[in-house]
Amino acid sequence: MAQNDLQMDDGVWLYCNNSAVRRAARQLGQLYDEAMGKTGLKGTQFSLMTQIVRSQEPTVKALADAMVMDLSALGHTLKPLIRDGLVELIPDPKDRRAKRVKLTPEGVARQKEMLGLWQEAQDRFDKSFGLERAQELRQTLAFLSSPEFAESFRRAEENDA
Amino acid sequence: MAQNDLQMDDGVWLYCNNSAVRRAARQLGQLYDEAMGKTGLKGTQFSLMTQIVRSQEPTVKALADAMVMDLSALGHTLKPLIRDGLVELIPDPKDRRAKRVKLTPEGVARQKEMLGLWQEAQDRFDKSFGLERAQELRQTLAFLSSPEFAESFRRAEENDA
DNA sequence: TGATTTTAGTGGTATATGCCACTATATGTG
DNA sequence: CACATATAGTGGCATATACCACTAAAATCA
Repeated sequence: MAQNDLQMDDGVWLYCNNSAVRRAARQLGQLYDEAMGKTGLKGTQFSLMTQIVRSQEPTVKALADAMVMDLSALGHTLKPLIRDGLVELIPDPKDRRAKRVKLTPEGVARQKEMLGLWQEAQDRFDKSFGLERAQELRQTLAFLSSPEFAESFRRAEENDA
Repeated sequence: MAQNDLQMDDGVWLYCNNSAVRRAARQLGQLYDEAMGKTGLKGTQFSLMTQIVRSQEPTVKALADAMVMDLSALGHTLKPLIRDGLVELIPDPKDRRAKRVKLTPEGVARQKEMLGLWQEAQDRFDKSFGLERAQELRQTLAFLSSPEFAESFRRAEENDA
């Protein structure tokens, strides 16, 4: 019976993995943005800047791969940050097609400033959700984000019956 | 040591729950959109239309709540579907502020058409990820999407130390 | 080396999504 | 009933994100 109810009691259709992830993403987005609030930057921007810091001056392409994001989507997403002087693109001398993404000093400062706020949000998440469960969840989500999973999904036979 | 590595081996920063969910959402979005491809509609639109079908002519507000989506965001998201004649808004006679969301006959047809494609994607997901794991995951994500979790997150004390 | 193919970015266009300001309508209060 | 407040939607603006077409530059191959 449990597998049959495509409709849940509260009337929300919970059966689609894609939809479920997006709903959760919307909620977390609001929660984390709230936590970042005063800084004028969004949670997504913090994550992006943090990934930039951790990668050693990645190319736009490498950064897009790390973020599991479309190359051109990343380009668009970077624009506001570049406009506001937090990020800069530096042509790679070895490969003149490529550009390296880097935080400006201002960007570094802002990222550090946000780190504390992020940590608070993270702590509240762990407290509400459970630390171990959170670690497990992130691992699961990382798997869903991996090229291996995408590969596996695309290869999967549709031989239902 | 495990708690200390904010940077993973492959250089992707995996510590942020928010970022992890979004990465997964991007990947699943691509996978499900791919599956919907030929229909000209996105996975998000399918999910939205399906939720509309399952709710009994919900108001825009009720639908927004079900989708864990901002009211105005939902309004924007509905526009292309209304423009293309798949969805219509019908003023509620009892409460003249409210509007009821409904699929047009064309919308119903398209939703049914997509249902098969969605099921294939769903099956491939289950096969790649594991059926039980998938059910568990959806439950977890539903919890993260719940007002209870949001409440709990917002209330959580930031007394780290 | 010259032609072909692949890779990196950019710009256009479209959907997804949020916040804020504003309008209309309903609700509650004195 | 008149006024204050709360609720439902809309429209503007901004970011998030994708696909496609196009340019430039590197890599491959004949």
